[in-house]
Amino acid sequence: MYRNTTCGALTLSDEGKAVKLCGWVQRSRDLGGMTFVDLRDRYGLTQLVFNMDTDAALCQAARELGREYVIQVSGKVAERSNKNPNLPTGDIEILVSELNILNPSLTPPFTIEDDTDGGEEIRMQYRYLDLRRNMLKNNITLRHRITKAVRDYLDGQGFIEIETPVLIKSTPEGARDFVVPSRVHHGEFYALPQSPQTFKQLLMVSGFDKYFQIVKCFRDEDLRADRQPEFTQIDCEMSFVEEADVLETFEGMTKDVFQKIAGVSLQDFPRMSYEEAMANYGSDKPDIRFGMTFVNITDQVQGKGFNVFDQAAIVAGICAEGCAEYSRKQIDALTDFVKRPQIGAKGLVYIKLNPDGSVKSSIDKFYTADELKAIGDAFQAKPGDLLLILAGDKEQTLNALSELRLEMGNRLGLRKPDEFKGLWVVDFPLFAYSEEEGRWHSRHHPFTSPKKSDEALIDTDPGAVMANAYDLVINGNEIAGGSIRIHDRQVQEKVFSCLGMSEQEAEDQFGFLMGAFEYGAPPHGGLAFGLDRLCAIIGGTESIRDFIAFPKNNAARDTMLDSPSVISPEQLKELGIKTE
RNA sequence: GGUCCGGUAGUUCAGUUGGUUAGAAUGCCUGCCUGUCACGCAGGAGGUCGCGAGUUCGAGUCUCGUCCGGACCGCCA
Repeated sequence: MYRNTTCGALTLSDEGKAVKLCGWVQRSRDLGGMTFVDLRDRYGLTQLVFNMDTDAALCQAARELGREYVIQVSGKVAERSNKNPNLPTGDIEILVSELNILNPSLTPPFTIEDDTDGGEEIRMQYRYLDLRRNMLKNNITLRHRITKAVRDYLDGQGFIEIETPVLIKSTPEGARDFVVPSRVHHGEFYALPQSPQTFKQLLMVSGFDKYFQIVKCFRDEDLRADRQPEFTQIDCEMSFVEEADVLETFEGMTKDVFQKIAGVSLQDFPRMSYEEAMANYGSDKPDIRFGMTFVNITDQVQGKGFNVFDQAAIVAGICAEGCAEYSRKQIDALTDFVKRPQIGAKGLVYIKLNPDGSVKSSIDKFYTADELKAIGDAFQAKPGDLLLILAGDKEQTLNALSELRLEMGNRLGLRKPDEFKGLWVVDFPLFAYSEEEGRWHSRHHPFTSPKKSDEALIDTDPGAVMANAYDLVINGNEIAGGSIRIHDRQVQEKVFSCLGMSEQEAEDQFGFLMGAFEYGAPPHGGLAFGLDRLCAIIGGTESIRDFIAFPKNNAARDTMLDSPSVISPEQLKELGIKTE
């Protein structure tokens, strides 16, 4: 037996017990006559004591232990004369009688401490060492608890988890596929699933009316802090449901997980149309922890001789409460912020409503004080408030204003990390037009059903068709998205046709699905959660990499494995990719 | 495909206007130390300044290229 307890378990009530412990040497303190060693495992830290008077040879052996040595000790639990209140096991220590080095360790390239001295790069390269640190250990444990809570909840609701294939077929719609060459069929390729979408719909046709799967998905697109080429979805589908049924089920699941894992009671999630979200927040995933909603003042300000406003498709702004005191420097910083190439606004107009009732703005030349105050009234602003106004092309201006709103939310501390607000964004348009490709795209995916009343518009006015689609947004992050699906062959054909697919292409790509619709497909719908993002939100971090044991870097590389890598000419030949 | 930031000791960083032998902290090694818990004290070792060109009497510092890492835009049905 290697051990009979762990480094997090022992307290004063165990005093006198003979114990065997295993773990890693966190640190040792050699005081000459005696040596202390902090022993670490997954469960905590326990202090070991060695004394020259008791056993000189053993104490000498303890002195020679290096950081991260794996050791086994036998000894007796004793009360400390000097207790450490910062440690759960701080009241006791182990009087060691036997020390066994199970495996020595090289000096690690960075310290295995909460406040490590290692940077991102070196820690990624030695991810197995970084995972020993409390932060990552706790994050990975949190992820386990979240998936456990999800499985328990869905199981309790009658869902069953079903695995679907990983080697599937490439399709032109959507993100780029990762492909896998076939050895048996030279020149042919499998694709890794971007999601199990079509399989879960087929499972509905099969009668598994409540399905879920915690499943890896793959998209060969560029990465971000919140995007990995392989990521995990909580993929869910239900039969005989309408939109409201799906929202209710998964709002329940989300609340349950937050309650169990974080002890947070979420309020009911409001439902906001896509149109409303765009008009008031300039985003389809607004952070509703704070207000500062947009006010459109286009009609009010045009025709007064200010060219920037007169020529703009939209003039809109936000009201930053109590910010009239902002200095020139602070306003300049905000102007620089919106003028960054990624945001691309041409400039920023401000109106200060001073506490004494006077008004100061960057457009004093064009507007009288009364006109400026009237603009303030449109914002329902009070003396002491600051109005920040952008003008220009509609889409870009709303987007820039959205970024500015979030920036002001950050600056004013309105995006509180311990506050969580869920929101359903609903009534998305079914299609979006791509100028670049000159064709319509599915905004969600091509299996999303149109609103019943809009079906006829698919042929005549695709842009006006509304979808039975919905996103779950928490604190400005898209956490889940889904839709009520098409279960009728004719409707599905119309959608494919609108997307520019010929009948033949549609049949080749998705004939299996449309065929299944003809054998009694039930009405169905569902959604998929981004598990990595959900973990990051509950864990209170921006980067999902902190919740993935072995993530890829932002160039899609694994720096520890050094993958992707070249493969041998023999392998290539066998796969029929290179013949010489 | 694009924009921005970074690369100097094992690690995290500093390095002035281009100018003598490139510094600090921490880690590591050695010695001393019997109640430490970021132990303390004394000493020591440790550098291809990412790589390659160029400018210059002289480059860690300036220019160009390149590689690597990070953030973002495009992209992500």
